[in-house]
Amino acid sequence: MDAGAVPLERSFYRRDTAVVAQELLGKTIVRRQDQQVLTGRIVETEAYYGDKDPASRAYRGRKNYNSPMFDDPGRLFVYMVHSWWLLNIAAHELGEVGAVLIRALEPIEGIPVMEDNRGVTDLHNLTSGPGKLTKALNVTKDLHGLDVTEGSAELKIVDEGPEDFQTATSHRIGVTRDLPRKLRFYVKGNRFVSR
DNA sequence: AGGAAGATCTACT
DNA sequence: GTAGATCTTCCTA
Repeated sequence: MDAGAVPLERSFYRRDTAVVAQELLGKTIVRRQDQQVLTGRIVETEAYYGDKDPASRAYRGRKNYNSPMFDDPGRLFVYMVHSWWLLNIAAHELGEVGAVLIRALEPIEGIPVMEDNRGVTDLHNLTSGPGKLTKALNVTKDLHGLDVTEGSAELKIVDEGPEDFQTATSHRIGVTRDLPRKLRFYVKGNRFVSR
């Protein structure tokens, strides 16, 4: 993977949140950590909306910490649950509110560095969950608000990966008050999906 | 100022 | 299958 690869442009994220969540499957996350390049394929995502979505962090309106969900798409929204950072990308149509949670990756490059970040060596346990992948890629609040459409960004998303794969949907995981719509998307049969 | 909840993970059984 | 760790944000006083 070329570290200078061109990221997806902002117009990609300026669409309905669930559409973006589905189309992010198969794309590649490129993370620069010092001189190393860590890459992984997105194999599982979830869509979260605004004031109509009780499970969303934006449900109770704009706050300081969730402001990227309200602002221009293509920026990172990073927040913590039970001492694990969770990685989201703001994605919504103009005037709407929403973000896509990255739930699982298939590790491609820089696996030894990810193992070091995680403190585990089992490949299938490295990035197969939303809290696991942030630790593997060294994602913390430092990246909150980062514009992933910038070619020079420390973390970006590029349009590289397989074209030919099947996707499936289900209800979101760990959500107590879910919407009737199925808002989780994953690559069918991929071993790195969280469950 | 303090308590409770949560889009999780690991380590048990 | 379930308990416990651990921390940020929110809610109430």
